[in-house]
Amino acid sequence: MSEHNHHSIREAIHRRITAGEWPPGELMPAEARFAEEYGCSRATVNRALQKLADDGLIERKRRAGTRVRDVPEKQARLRIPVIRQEIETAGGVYRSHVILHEVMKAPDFIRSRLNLERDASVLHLQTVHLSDGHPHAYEDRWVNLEAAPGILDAPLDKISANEWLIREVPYSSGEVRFSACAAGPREAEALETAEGAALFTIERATWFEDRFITTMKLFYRPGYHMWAEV
Amino acid sequence: MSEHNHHSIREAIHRRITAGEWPPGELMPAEARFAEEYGCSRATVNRALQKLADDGLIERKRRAGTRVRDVPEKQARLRIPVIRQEIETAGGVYRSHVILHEVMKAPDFIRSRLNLERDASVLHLQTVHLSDGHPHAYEDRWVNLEAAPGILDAPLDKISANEWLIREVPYSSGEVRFSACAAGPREAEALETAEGAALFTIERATWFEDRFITTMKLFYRPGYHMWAEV
DNA sequence: CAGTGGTCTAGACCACCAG
DNA sequence: TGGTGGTCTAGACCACTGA
Repeated sequence: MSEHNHHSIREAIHRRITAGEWPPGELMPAEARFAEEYGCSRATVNRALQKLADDGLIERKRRAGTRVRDVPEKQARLRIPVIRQEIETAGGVYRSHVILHEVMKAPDFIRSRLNLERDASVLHLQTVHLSDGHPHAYEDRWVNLEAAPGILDAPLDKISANEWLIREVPYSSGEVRFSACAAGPREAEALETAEGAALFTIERATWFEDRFITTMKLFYRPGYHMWAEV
Repeated sequence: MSEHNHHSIREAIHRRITAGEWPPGELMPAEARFAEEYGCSRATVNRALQKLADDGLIERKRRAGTRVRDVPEKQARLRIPVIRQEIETAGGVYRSHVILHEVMKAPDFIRSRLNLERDASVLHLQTVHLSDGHPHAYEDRWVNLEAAPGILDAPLDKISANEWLIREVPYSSGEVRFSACAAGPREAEALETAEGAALFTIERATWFEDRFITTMKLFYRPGYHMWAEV
């Protein structure tokens, strides 16, 4: 057995890339070549190179070979928090307060965003998430009642809509948007901050096989930040 | 040959998870069992399950087997943009304007952040990034001159410090922080917006094997957002 | 057309750790 | 201590695509 595993080979090649052995755009050796050089099988080299490609350092194409990217595509893997966990991990006591719970015909802008038919019913929810009694985030959510009718019977005073949906409704994919916005009157009141304060916001939409489930906008208290390693 | 590849097997198992076949925390079948069921080799199943674990849907432990996570760890893979590319991809013409370029002894808060010795020299840079002549983002950057002395000779009017550093200085890791903040006088002037406007900000620090290279804070014009699939 | 990466297989050994 | 996942190997076939 060689002393090289796919980890060490990946690291070795990574070092050679950062050391500039292959300038950006230049062809790198083929997998078989590396396998020979490191005394391992081609599959092991393949695994190492696939990870480097996945991390955005190199580009690989059949027949065309492997090249170092001109500008490495920096990526961060963000863990999107479940608010209750986030608060409890930080040592706080979580509580939430539902300030609006209304079943209604979907307004147009939600109809188009959730791809709903005319006269579709939705649940409109507004919730304040509290840490040790202080506002942590304010959530404005719309739920497609066709996709998740059971939510009307959910004990939303005990479990947040987010957690209930994660548990009860299968989802397949979603999208997320991060931005900053100034607090409007409602956000300011809910978060006990001044109107116009700069709030970090997360918008999310999730669906299951072409059927939209829910869309949500979360306004965090001033000073909040998300962190990730790169 | 079976018609199953690791993609289709991953999707199949993913569907069975979302359908609730194995409640959270419950033991899933072993790799060998899946291999038998899908008529493929264990290695193929392994690859599918590793991806699901990587995506945060399941947890795997030797001997202990594979289990569905209680709350799936939602993750988003964010592509951190190189500003020039971001602007050009959107069809704009990129230009940048260096408004401060100063070599100085590192102030204390930077010394501690970059882990520098006393009397270390740093380069302080402030840059406005323009799209079609309009301010897109404002950057405040500190560079450790021990780690990247060559930057003093770099044509920073032609290539941004970020791109120069990516090209010329090997890095190994970094961290990134997303937040919202209110525009101060400098940010407001640079971005041609009002003081107090809500700005989306990205802070980054990068280093190479325990040696800090640079730290930077980027303030985006109001209305900017980052997007990702989940 | 030929050489690349993408993938699968069957078999093997090992590290880990719950029972 | 036995069963699990983690990993490697040697060989094979295929899809793609540049020359």
